[in-house]
Amino acid sequence: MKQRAIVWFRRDFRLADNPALRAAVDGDFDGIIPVFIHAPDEEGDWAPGGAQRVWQHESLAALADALEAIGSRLVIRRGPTQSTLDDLIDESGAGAVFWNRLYEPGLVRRDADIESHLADAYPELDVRHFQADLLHEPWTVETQSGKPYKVFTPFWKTISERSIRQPKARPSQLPEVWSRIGSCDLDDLGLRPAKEWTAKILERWTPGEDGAQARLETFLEDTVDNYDNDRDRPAVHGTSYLSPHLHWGEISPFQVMHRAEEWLSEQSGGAIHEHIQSFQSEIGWREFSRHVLYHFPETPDEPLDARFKAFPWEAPDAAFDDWKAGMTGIPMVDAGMRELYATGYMHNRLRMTVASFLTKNLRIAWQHGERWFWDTLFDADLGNNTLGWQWAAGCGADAAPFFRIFNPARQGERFDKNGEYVRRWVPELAELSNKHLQEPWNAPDKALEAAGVVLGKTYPKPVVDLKASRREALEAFEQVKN
DNA sequence: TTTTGAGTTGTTCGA
DNA sequence: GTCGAACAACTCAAA
Repeated sequence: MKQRAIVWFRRDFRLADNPALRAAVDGDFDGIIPVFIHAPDEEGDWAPGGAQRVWQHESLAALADALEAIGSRLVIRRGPTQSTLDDLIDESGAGAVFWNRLYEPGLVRRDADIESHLADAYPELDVRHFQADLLHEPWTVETQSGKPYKVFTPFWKTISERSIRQPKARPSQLPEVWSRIGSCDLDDLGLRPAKEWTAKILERWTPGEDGAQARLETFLEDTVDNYDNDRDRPAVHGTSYLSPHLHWGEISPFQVMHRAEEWLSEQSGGAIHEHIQSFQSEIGWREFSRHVLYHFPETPDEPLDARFKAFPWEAPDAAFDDWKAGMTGIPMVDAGMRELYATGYMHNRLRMTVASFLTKNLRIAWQHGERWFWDTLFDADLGNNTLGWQWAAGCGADAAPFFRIFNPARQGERFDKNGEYVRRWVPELAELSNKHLQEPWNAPDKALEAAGVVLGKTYPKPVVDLKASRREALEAFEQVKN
């Protein structure tokens, strides 16, 4: 007798290149039940933050639409996951449960518990899970001495030499879901707060599988040919903007890598090859972040370099609030922080700049910044966020040497030459000339007056002296060096 | 086991 | 204005 299969969607909100779904389709079941189970508390301290949830809502809605378009239906339930799966199995008489693997420490534990529970409770059940979110799973990559990699370059070199599978076909039709299998309403999950900024945030983005595919095509057609240069310029749309799509699994790294290769093979000319390679290595960083997180599961909370546990951090104070609000009086920092709060996104160049400023100039522990990013970024991702903050603080894998302290004004001069980005997000300085825009505290009174700027009134004075705080950070690092 | 080369993204200073 | 060196050693990964 044919049986039904449950496909448990978790963070793989796509129909194409979805191995769990593909296995159900190929398995000749007479029913396939796609289900999403809402159980954020099972992710512990690192349940999706506010901005992530907005995206999650939209992405689930897109997935539900896509399933309906091919004859199926997304079943939405509330957790706990274990009992919910039990209920679904009992209600449907399912003989199989399939899902795609994830690699965050909390989810690895949770999924292992579920798997062993299902094996105990339903000995006949066909339980399978698949590789879908990573090109190379963390336990398949190790150094010659059998240890996890801590340096990106050799890690990427090793996995780049391996082949990756072809993306799996998108099902063109799915069996109808038995009407007796009930679902709750997506709106009842409370993922999308009824706030004005939700709509504003979503202006620039199209969550969902179709949006992800379109984004990749736009990037390849319009942007990648100057990726190496433009990706560092925050005023320019020089990056792929794929991060939230990848985070929610609306597109897989297999699809991205193959499409990039395919696109490259259609081009002529030499330089484009370099740009594509740079782009692909960013996918490599995504792999690396999960590799490090999997092998060092404490790193969202603890520095990988244990010496930094003794670092003399300052307690988060009023300056921390200024940082969050984009009111530090340092134009580049404020521009980045305001972009983040207004749009749920921040250009990578600014992520580094504001992280360096928080950890080195304000000397506030990276965990505080990490938590703020977690709640405000659309694309907040435990692996990337952890790696990024520890890198900036100098305590993580492949971390910047501690003396590499960004000067936000220099960053502005280098990467926002015309001040376009700063003027966009810090309009109260818009009338200042480029010469003074990045360091208004050094501008002559005359220039400030002409631009209508009154420091301390229309725009804050700097919360910290860049030069002195840089020196103090270097001294503080001396203390933990050995 | 020992050695060797190298390590995402910077800034400042002085010639 | 441009350029190279100094900034500090340490750890990683492979030979």
